[in-house]
Amino acid sequence: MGVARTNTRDEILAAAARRFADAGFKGTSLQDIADDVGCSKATLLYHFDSKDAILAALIAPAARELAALSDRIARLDAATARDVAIDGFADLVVRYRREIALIFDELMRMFQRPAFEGIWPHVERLIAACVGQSPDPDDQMLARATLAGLAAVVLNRTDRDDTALRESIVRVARRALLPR
Amino acid sequence: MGVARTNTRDEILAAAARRFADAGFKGTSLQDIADDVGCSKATLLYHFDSKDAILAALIAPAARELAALSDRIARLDAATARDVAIDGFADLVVRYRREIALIFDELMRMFQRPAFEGIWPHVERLIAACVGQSPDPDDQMLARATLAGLAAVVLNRTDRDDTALRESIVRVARRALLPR
DNA sequence: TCGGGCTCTGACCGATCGGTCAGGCACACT
DNA sequence: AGTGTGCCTGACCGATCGGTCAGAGCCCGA
Repeated sequence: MGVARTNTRDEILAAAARRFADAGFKGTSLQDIADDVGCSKATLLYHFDSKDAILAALIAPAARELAALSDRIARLDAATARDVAIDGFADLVVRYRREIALIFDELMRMFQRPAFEGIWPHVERLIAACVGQSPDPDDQMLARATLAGLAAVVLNRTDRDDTALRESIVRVARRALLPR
Repeated sequence: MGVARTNTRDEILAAAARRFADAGFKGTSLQDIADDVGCSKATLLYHFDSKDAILAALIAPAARELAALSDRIARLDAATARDVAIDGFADLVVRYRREIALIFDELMRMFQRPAFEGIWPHVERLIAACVGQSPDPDDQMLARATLAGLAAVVLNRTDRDDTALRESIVRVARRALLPR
């Protein structure tokens, strides 16, 4: 029928952003998005090559800005580059947290599976202990980020010597967490 | 037929661990595991209530130890608790990194989707800039962990004031990353 | 008025997956 | 020999999903 819909493409992206935020990428079917838009599933695939193409369009602005930041950094000396990297990182992370949430979504959903029931409180206790008794919200954020980051970093390690790896984690964690 | 298989249950868990490590939890079907064991899919569901139950059995030891660490910490004063928390965390993370990888698997797989093609090099450049030119491997680990952790932490924030959030991220990142 | 192209659609396809069920085999006990 | 029980299986089910396709309605330019 081709009803007068001026910018179906943008409506699809808006609906996809909503649905992905609610149920994640894998948890959202093309039919879900189509229902939100008020069109058929086939219409989505007329405007986009695939479900992945919708995702790509959604994160494209964030990816562009990240690339721009990366290029800017490449032309600076080490000291300046570090400052620009930190500022730019903070800026991107805050402005594009919806897009980043898309990436982390499946991770969060994993924790909600029955198999992981009841482990969150223990993790929280671990974090609280690392913060000590500081009321400073920055300390809170630092502790959460450090533990989460270290857990993620270890995955890419293929160290032969577990003891050495363990000790380096302790060193890094203490450096980040202990007051000076 | 019930062939003389003494410990099918353990064989299932071993096969599941292998498959999950290769293809992740979602990426592994019950049939995949059954093929590895050399039995039928129905046999898996005779020994375990569901696919989730297999996952639960796999992470049970890690969950138990985390709970034990959490309980131990709860009975200590703040200063000691922090030390024990860091040591215990490092120990758990190293010994159970396979189980942790299970949780992070879908996250890593997200980055391999075509939609994210080409963004890794930029992320790496960002990390490298944050490390500066230090050859210390601890600094490398710290930078990776800090950026990954901060990106994850921001997701649970619902701050009204984006500018303030941005500034606190910069403060925390600088505190963790800048040499003193 | 005619025709071509843009937009949109319902019907359909092939594949995957977790889970169920009735029944078969072998062994141990009586 | 008969019986029960633990272990295992093939066949099957219902549901989901991404993607394809032929065609229909509509607008616009010639």
